[in-house]
Amino acid sequence: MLDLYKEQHAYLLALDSIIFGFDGESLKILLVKRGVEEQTWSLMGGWLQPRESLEQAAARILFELTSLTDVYLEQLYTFGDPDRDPISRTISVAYFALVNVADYASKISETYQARWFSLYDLPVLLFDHGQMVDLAIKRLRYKAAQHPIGFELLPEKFTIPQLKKLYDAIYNTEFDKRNFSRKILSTDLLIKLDEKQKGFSKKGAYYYQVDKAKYQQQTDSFLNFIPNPEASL
Amino acid sequence: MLDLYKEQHAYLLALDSIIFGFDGESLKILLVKRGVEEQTWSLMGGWLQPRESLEQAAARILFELTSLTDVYLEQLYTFGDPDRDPISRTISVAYFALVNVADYASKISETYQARWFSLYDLPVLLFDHGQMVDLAIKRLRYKAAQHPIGFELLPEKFTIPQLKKLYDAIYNTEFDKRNFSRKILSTDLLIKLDEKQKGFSKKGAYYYQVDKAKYQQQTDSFLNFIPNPEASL
DNA sequence: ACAAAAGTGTTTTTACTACACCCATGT
DNA sequence: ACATGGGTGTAGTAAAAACACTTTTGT
Repeated sequence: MLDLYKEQHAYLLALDSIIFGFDGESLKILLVKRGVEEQTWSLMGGWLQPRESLEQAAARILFELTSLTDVYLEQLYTFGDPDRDPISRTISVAYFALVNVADYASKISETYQARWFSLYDLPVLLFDHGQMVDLAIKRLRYKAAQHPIGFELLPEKFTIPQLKKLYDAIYNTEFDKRNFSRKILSTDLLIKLDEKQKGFSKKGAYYYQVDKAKYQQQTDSFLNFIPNPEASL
Repeated sequence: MLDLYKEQHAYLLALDSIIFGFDGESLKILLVKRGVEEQTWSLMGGWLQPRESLEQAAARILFELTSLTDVYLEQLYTFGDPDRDPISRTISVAYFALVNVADYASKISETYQARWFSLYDLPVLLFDHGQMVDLAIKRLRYKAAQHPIGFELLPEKFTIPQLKKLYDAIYNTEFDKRNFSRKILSTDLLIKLDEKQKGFSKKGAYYYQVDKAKYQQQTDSFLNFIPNPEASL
């Protein structure tokens, strides 16, 4: 190794994930009680292993807790204040994840004490995890506004009223159902099924599912998206 | 230190900055030839020191090259693929910076071989720095679309036509000057000065400056949507 | 028959786009 | 007096917001 590299300090590298879930009524975050401070709630986290990419590590750690794969995961921000972790200097790359609470429920690991918390009733969190959560909420709002990312939080089949409730929860507001459904359907990303939801309302709402191909395409093109500049300057 | 921490691997932590500048005509990126591979152009970068925050480190490294302080700096993304740096595994936190080329010119460090490159004529870059640049351009476009961030790239006093040229350069397009100035002025962030620019055009364009107080306020509220937590910490 | 939620259409308001002429000044 | 870039206004169009009634079905 070159000298240039040899003299440098090395740092512990952690990954912490803000795991969002939606239970049909409100937005939740999954927190755990872990090793260091058994008293304090914290984000699910773990250490980077030598041959992993950051994203692989975040996915692995999420899997350890939830046994879920193919979860929506996005890098949020990297936190590195010298004293953020009082035990040892650690750089933490925060990710946020969107999971479907129903999928999760069956698979939760018993190794961890984990619980869903409402966004509006969060406990005090370890280290700077509170900041991470605040930032994740902002990012989720930001992202969901431009992009139909919300599907990630719902089951495969869902109804428009369910989707509206999710968006209501994300933005802590109440959308007009007529405008909402017009807008969502205008993306042309939803496929209407013949089946109706039973049990919840008398009339029953039609189920929809995401057109995966189109959704994938939109996700990709979103990454290249150059906002029509005149429109949003 | 707790055992839990002791067994963990540690990693080298680098910071790399995409430094944008505007010379009145086109958008540029500042690149250097540095240590490891003297042949290859790369982003300006350096190592995290033990008592620095990430942002402090990025600012310090930027200062080493440009002698500029109070530069707009925003964390972009963290790159950590196991083989991104073939010499030794290194995690790199990328920042992007907006500097005013005129300020810079006088202060450039001779320690580095540095040169401004047009966005449309970039050389092959070291490691994954090309990816970092691509992402930075997207972020800049994205951000500038919603937010008058462009001011950061101009001198204190600037004219509307100058600002339009900057936005033309960012989006590689040509805005309609009537719509552009209406939109910019509607933000109510610009203060018109009595002075006119001389020498460039016959009529001369009025100088404007940013209303710092309002700009600060807007920046703060804008950060409710954008990944730049430092401001909200 | 009625309660509860689902579904749909129209009007108003607002924001964006496109476009053309006069102005001030240096040569 | 003319050439160069600076500055402004208006009409047409498209998107967003506001708003209320009818439909379905389980009880």
